[in-house]
Amino acid sequence: MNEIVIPDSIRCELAGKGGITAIMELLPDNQTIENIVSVARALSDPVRIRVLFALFMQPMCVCLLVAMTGYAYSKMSYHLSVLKESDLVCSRQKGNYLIYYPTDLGRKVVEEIEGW
Amino acid sequence: MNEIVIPDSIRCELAGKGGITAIMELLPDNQTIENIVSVARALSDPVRIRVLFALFMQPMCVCLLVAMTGYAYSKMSYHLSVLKESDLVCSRQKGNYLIYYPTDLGRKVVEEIEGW
DNA sequence: TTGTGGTTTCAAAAAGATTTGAAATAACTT
DNA sequence: AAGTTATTTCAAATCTTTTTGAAACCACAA
Repeated sequence: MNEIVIPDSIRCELAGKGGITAIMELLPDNQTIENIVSVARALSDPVRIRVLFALFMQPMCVCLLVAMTGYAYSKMSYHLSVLKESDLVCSRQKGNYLIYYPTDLGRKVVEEIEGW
Repeated sequence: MNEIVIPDSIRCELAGKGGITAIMELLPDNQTIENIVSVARALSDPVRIRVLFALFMQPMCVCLLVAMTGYAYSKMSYHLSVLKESDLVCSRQKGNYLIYYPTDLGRKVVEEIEGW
């Protein structure tokens, strides 16, 4: 792989870093990449961003989220499941209600993405 | 909106924070949400995560990225355009080559998502 | 100016995500 | 047990993103 033609400046810099092989070895492993992608996917919808920020401020049952946003229950439930599968939120039962709240990761992520 | 039935604990906590209206007013505005979503979408594909991390370690021309990953040029080009549109990478021309490298935002994001 | 190599653009096909409303669950109340 | 309320699940329809290969574009060299 080192015999391809590229600009000298890059060939130099690359050599100083151990070549393309060294770069490839330093890339995150597949499991790490899948985790990042799963969280990023969960964040890539405005509905879910709003829900995540709202839960960050205040744990809520689904009916409150539904009242707040005007979305159908099934829609809200779908988006909550996406957030849950990527470990950004979790839920506890309170009588008849399911109360959703952010995980530690969810809180960390909310604080980070505010600065994007 | 305050006459819906929710668990007492939540009604209390919520009242202490100014009610649902106060929460809604503290949500990020639409522009901020669109920015977050755009960056998150760019991060929500394993190809682009690998490319972003590689460029973080070393600016590269497209041909090097293609050699490194084994993807077709058109595919790489598509993914680079997604990263570029969300302002995570940019490029400069070097003779015949286009050299891609992360923006400030791109570098910041790489450092953050390593911890996800 | 013609050719060559690096890169992007395009359109069609394939794959994946979201929305919808209806039906199913699950926990409580009577 | 039967009814009520909160929530999830399901399947179909719709919408968006990704992949593919071919063609176009652009900078440089002969």
